[in-house]
Amino acid sequence: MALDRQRIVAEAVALLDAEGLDGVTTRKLAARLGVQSPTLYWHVPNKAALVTAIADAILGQEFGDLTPPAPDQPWPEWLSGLAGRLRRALLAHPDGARVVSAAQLSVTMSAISELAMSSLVARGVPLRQARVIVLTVERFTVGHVLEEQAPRPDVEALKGFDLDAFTERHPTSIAAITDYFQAGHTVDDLFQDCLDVVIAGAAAKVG
Amino acid sequence: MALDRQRIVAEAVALLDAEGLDGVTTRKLAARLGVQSPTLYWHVPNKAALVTAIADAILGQEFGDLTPPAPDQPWPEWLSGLAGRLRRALLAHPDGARVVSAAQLSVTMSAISELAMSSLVARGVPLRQARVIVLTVERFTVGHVLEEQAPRPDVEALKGFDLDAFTERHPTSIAAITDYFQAGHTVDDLFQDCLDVVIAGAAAKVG
DNA sequence: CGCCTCTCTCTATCAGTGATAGAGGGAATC
DNA sequence: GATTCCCTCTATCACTGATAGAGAGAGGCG
Repeated sequence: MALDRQRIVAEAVALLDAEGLDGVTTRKLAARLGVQSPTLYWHVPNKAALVTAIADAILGQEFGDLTPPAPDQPWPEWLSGLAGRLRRALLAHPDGARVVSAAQLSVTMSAISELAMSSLVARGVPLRQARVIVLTVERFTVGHVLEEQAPRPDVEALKGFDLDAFTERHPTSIAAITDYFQAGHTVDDLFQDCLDVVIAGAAAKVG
Repeated sequence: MALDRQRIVAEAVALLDAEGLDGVTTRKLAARLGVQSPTLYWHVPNKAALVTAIADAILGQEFGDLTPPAPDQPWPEWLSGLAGRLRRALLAHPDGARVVSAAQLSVTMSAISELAMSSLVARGVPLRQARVIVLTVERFTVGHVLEEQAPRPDVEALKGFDLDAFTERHPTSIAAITDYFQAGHTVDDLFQDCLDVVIAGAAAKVG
């Protein structure tokens, strides 16, 4: 099978899935493709470009079809769904949020922003507000998933960790977490609850 | 001068300021401290712990004094100020947002969350909502500054970049950016505008 | 005093990283 | 048949985080 940029990126995503972002090295990637690592540099200028390409591939999987809101759908609802899909895209691969946040000028991300801003403008939202709202939603979503995908602290770091002392110092945080999950809520609910705050703010600012 | 953890971290922050996160290597750091690199490993278990310590130092510089809202200050206003200070802390050093987002369990960040949640609860905000609101504000802020500090795409990546084609494909985005800055607004204004959306949503959800 | 232990720093080294220089094979073109 | 261009190779570079293990020096203690 011929080696080309597309096959490299596809295999890079597979490697990301298998080993996470830190496992995506030029050597491992080359080995999977049955090739020596310098060969990759003929197709891809450097690793940063590879990461950007991976980010685009990840986003492309979820946003292959970019559709504006249906005529009868309110924009806050549509925008909320868009953010949900963005989160799903990021969660679909290990370190997805890190990959996308490390990407330099992802064309797919740009397309998402453009569609979102123009859709809001088409609904009568002033241009400036449309931009502010879309950026807010996007950056919140990436920030949120980044935290969701943060690695559990390793055992070394937990060695000197005193849970009782932490609970004593952070009673409200601990109570809030306990309360939230005891009520049967999931991490998906938490994202949705946070997103609802942002969307409510957007609707309030416009309306 | 004796070498101890505190001095290592202080010098690591100085190195971060000089060369960015990618420039913070154990060898460069050791050289600055007049020591060989393995020596650092007697004081710090590994690099991840070092990064976490740097994050705490960065946050500690801005949040040395953690004060709850004044009795007459509405919580949305106070929370907005807190987010502004968080942003200032992150912007005060190159890659500040990357450092903090890479940190594993920063005690300063935990303290900020605890203070914020408990302050909201003290104002009558239900525990569950207080957590949702604080997490939303924090994650938005980190996500936002992460984007603000993203490196300008290198020349290599811009070689095949066609600005005209981009403008054609993303008319709304380009118009929005042009419009925003032509109106005399700055990146600080943009953050504040976005933050206002989040805070407005928080106030709306509670009120 | 002599010894010993504990703290800290050292040298030497490992496996692995992104990246470049430059040789060369093989197919297409002149 | 010669040449050119595309693509992959070998060899190597400078550098990374990390570990093993030697040893210097200070302090306590018989």
